[in-house]
Amino acid sequence: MTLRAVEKETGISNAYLSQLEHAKIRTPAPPNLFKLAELYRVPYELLMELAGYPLPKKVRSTQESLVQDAFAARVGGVTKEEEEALIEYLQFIRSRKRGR
Amino acid sequence: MTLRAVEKETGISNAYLSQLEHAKIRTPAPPNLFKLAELYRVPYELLMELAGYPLPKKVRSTQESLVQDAFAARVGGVTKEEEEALIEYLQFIRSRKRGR
DNA sequence: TTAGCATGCTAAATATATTTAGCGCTATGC
DNA sequence: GCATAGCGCTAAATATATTTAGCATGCTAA
Repeated sequence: MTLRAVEKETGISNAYLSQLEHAKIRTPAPPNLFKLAELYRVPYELLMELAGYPLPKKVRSTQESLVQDAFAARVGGVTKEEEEALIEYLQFIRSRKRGR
Repeated sequence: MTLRAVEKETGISNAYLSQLEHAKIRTPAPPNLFKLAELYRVPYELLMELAGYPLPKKVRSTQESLVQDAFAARVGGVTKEEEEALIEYLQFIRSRKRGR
């Protein structure tokens, strides 16, 4: 999605989104994290945790498990083998990007 | 507790706490809400909700039930009769304060 | 009575998130 | 080829949370 498309969906300015992508912003406000979480179908709690906000005890868990949850929510359960393959493919994609 | 005592416990400046008490601050940052929630033994989620932050679905509930939880967490379960008595006593305290 | 100290408070300074305005680039249609 | 529109990006402006500094009041001890 283009920055302006995300802007239209979330109401967050494209300038802000660009700074977000370049880590110019340390702790985005929770409402922004919420909108982006919904748009990208990533758990809101994960973004809150990554931003460094305290989480209610009821949803607290390790960051790893949250990342797994995020992944699982998008692609469903994954076997070890599938995971290996996915990582390999990821590396492929990245190397291709660098190589050009 | 005095403002400076809370400052010592939470690390939040007394000036800020004073402004908080007078509603000069609309949305305190989550870390501050967390520290105050712990100090006063009030559910962090309640403060987040009252501040207008989105809550993870897992802890979302009506504001009333959160208030009840907060109360229950401090005094334990309460019968109808006890509740009546408590409300009456609350009114007594308030009237006494006004009357002086 | 007065000195000292803790208290609540506020104005100003600071930090940082977020928006506005606008630049340079690329692609696409005429 | 050239105009146009959309793109990512950044500097500056704005908003607002938070801290610093310090003032005025009231209480307590000598």
